[in-house]
Amino acid sequence: MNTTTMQITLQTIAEPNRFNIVELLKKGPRSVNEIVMALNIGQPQVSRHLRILSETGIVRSRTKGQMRIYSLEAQPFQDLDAWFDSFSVLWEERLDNFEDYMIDILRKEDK
Amino acid sequence: MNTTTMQITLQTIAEPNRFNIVELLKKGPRSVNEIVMALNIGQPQVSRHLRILSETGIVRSRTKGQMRIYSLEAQPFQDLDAWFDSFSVLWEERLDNFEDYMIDILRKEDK
DNA sequence: CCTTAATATACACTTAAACATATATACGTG
DNA sequence: CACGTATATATGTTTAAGTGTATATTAAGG
Repeated sequence: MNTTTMQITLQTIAEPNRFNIVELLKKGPRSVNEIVMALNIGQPQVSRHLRILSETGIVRSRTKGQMRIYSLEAQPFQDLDAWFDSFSVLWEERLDNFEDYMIDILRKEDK
Repeated sequence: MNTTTMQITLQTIAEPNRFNIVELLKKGPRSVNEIVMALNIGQPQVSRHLRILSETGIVRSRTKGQMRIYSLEAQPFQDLDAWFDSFSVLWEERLDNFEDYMIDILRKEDK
């Protein structure tokens, strides 16, 4: 759950096509061909994106005959889920952060 | 909460320096100079990243004299938090997705 | 084995985006 | 209004990453 790993995960799934692959795989495992047909890019591109997703541990693949079935791994999403949870202070806190900041600035100016 | 907007938010905060800015601002509002000193990049770069963060609605700025104080907006993070919550099926579900998929495949082969 | 289907890799090309540097703007203060 | 501080913008350059096309690999079936 270190931030470097999370940052890499973030960068990886931020790419539009990989984002779409992730959204598709959320519904369940899919073969490469199924992914190709769902997206609007070529097969080599899909394979390449799957490799990147695989190398960062976001997906895994299992072999079923001549097909490879890709599915999402839980861990990276669990980490990101936890990270985004930590931002809940933004909408849960009553007091205005900006005011806090101003008070702090003024205090420093005083001395 | 449409996925296109979220995708843009994702892409925006995935960039390493902007990721760092976001992590810093999570602690509270900061002036541009404070951000420059916290990060290891030049002032023009910080201003540029802040502009991008601003244009995508991730931060807002308020003017305090000659300084501009940047702070995080809640909405984009709320959206992403909700999105990542939706992945909890990955670690909450008992049954193995792969097995499901296989059963489905076999069913199709039957007919 | 030979062929086909499914998937992966190699490579040249293009482009988006970050960076460094220089310069502009805006505001406060004497 | 002149000067310093804080921040923003403009521009040329570099580089990372996606794309398209061609080709390689792997497995199944006759």
